[in-house]
Amino acid sequence: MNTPGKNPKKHKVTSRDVAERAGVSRSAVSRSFTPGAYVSEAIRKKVHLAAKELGYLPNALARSLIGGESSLVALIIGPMASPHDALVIEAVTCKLAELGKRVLLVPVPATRVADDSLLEALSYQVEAAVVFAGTVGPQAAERCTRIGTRLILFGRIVDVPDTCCIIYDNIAAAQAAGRFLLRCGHRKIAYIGTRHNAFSDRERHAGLSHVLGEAGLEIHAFEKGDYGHDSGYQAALKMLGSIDPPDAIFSSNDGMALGAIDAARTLGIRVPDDLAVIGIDNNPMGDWAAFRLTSWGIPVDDIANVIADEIMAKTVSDTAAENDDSGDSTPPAARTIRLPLTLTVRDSTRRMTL
Amino acid sequence: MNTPGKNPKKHKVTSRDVAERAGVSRSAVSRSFTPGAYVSEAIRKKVHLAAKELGYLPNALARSLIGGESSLVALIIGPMASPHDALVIEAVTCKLAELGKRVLLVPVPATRVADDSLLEALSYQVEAAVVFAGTVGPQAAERCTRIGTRLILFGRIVDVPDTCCIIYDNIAAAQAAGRFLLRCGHRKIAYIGTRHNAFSDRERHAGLSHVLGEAGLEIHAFEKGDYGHDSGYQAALKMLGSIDPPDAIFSSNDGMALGAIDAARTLGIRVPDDLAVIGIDNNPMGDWAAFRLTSWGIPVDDIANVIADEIMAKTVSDTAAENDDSGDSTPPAARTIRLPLTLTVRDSTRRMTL
DNA sequence: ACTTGTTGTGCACACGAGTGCATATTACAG
DNA sequence: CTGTAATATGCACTCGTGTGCACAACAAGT
Repeated sequence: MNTPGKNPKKHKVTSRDVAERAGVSRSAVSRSFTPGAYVSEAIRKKVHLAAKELGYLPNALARSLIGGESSLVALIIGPMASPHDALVIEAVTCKLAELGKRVLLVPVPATRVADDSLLEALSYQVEAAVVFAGTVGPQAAERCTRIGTRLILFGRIVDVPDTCCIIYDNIAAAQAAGRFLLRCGHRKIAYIGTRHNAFSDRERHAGLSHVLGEAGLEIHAFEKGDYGHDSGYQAALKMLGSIDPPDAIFSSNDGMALGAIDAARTLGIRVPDDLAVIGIDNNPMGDWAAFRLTSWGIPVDDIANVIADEIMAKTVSDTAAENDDSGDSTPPAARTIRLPLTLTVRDSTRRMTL
Repeated sequence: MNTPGKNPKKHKVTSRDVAERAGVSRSAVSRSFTPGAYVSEAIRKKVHLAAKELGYLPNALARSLIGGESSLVALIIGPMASPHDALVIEAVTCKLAELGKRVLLVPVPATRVADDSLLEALSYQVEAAVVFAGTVGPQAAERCTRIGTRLILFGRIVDVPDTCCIIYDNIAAAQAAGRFLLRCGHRKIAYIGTRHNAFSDRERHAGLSHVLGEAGLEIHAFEKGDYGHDSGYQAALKMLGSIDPPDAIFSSNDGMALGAIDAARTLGIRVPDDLAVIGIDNNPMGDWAAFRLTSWGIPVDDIANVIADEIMAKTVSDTAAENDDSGDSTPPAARTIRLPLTLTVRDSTRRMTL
């Protein structure tokens, strides 16, 4: 109707188009879409009508250019994210969506160094970045701090100011798992860790080792996997096929624990009678009839909430810092949040012998 | 060194800062970071040095504002994405990263209507959107077309020009699955579908029904789930507990098929002797020792490649359309790509009786 | 030495939207 | 009817970057 001859094929409709159609200035259009702005109800209605007719959609990129608020949060994920990671990512994404944030998904390449991925995210002006995979160097982390982008590490540690590290309370969980297995009567307790030399993994290993040491024992066998089912399967096959097989396996995550159960199944070893298995994550799969895995974990929604709180806290401290310009009142130090894990006992461990 | 008194705390370093530091104009900086641009090697080096010292990172948002290329691709995902979807999303993300694209992850709310999520993505100037969950209305789809954003639907159909629908070859797979089960000697073949009335599901139901009809049979039992393990478990429990239980179950996806196997396990029903189970997706979990699920599927990398090809094809046709302005030479119609599935026979079905 | 040509650099505008400030418009009181 | 206040609107600048165009600098040719 407006320009009948010229078919508006590829032309993106901008606020200028809406202004023209509504017979007002571009400013009025902008104000009509800004909640607290100064516009008469009449114009606002006219503008909204015109916008609807033209199919106008504000350009979020341009908006964030001026306002400085991109509403973007980067999630740095690994190419081999475990099924549990997928659940956490999903939960975080939904939570952030509720809070009006958008998620930029950035994979870390096979090099397992997240620094480049992080910079890539930074170029998109993300307000925060959550690292689920790969290692991040101090200089890259510090860069985030300087720009004011909140950096959150999940399951790994970097000691840089204004960085938040969220990890499971690995030591406590590993110790408790060890004591639990000891109370069940096990003495030959094996551990399946990861070959990526991850921080969490070292803590879990140390925790288990410590508790066994108190009982005059040590870790009976030690294999490394890659968090996947198959690697747990292979590790357990190797252990169980040895001359002196373990009678309990503590696995660094559920995926490998399920693999261990499957390995026992393949070898005809009964779980939990001949072999106990404990995992970490409390993945839904552990509840399946085929496994009934005893596991330490925390609901993914709780994890998502903690992460989301940390992201939003950043925004708050940002505005707070704008309000009081009293220098560096509280230099936000590196903070470590340890998530407490609870034990869900199922059928992959036998009842405690009192 | 430049402004010693003023600590550059929150100040984001822009191309202007780099220009000042290197003693050149801002244009020179921009050109130094543009591959084909017209700069002397001397200046380029000076600029890159200054940029490195200052930690300059080009603002991708501002860049896409002028260039029109945001390099963003939206993935619209459901809150209850199946583990298989997670694998596909991961594969697509990695593939797109290789191709220089960034992924915006947008969840569809519980309403299961993806239109709003789609618009949200559109406001971020995404070059393409891939819908994995929820329904998308024709008007929202057409809107994508008008802006020039490629819309790709996975596992669902919308008949709008310039839209690409990628679906499994459900009918062929369901028919082949039916014939396979018949040849194995089964006559009481049940189907577990989904209660979301999904397009794929209807095709699978129809395909199975057709083949059984040819043999003078019909679907022995029909239950609906939500793609999750537990819903398959419940559905199978109900079927297997009935007066006339099925001797084979064809499930609309692997997750529910695994649930069915677990249900049989709980009831003490032997698989495959007393019950055959076939799934769709050929999820890695199906290969685990606990299940050994026979399943129809296609490698996730193949899926990712098809999706990525479709996205990149859009970019090509875009530039092509710029080259020849000969009107609407080839109006890109709605296209449907049917991915062929292949059967992986494992131990959840018995050997064919010749 | 003057012209012609080549190469590199900077000015100024563009993208799309938000917002301070000045002004046009209206309402109201005196 | 006039002066003042209050309210609504538009102009013009801003964000950070890419790029066409004009021009400067310099090399080479006659």
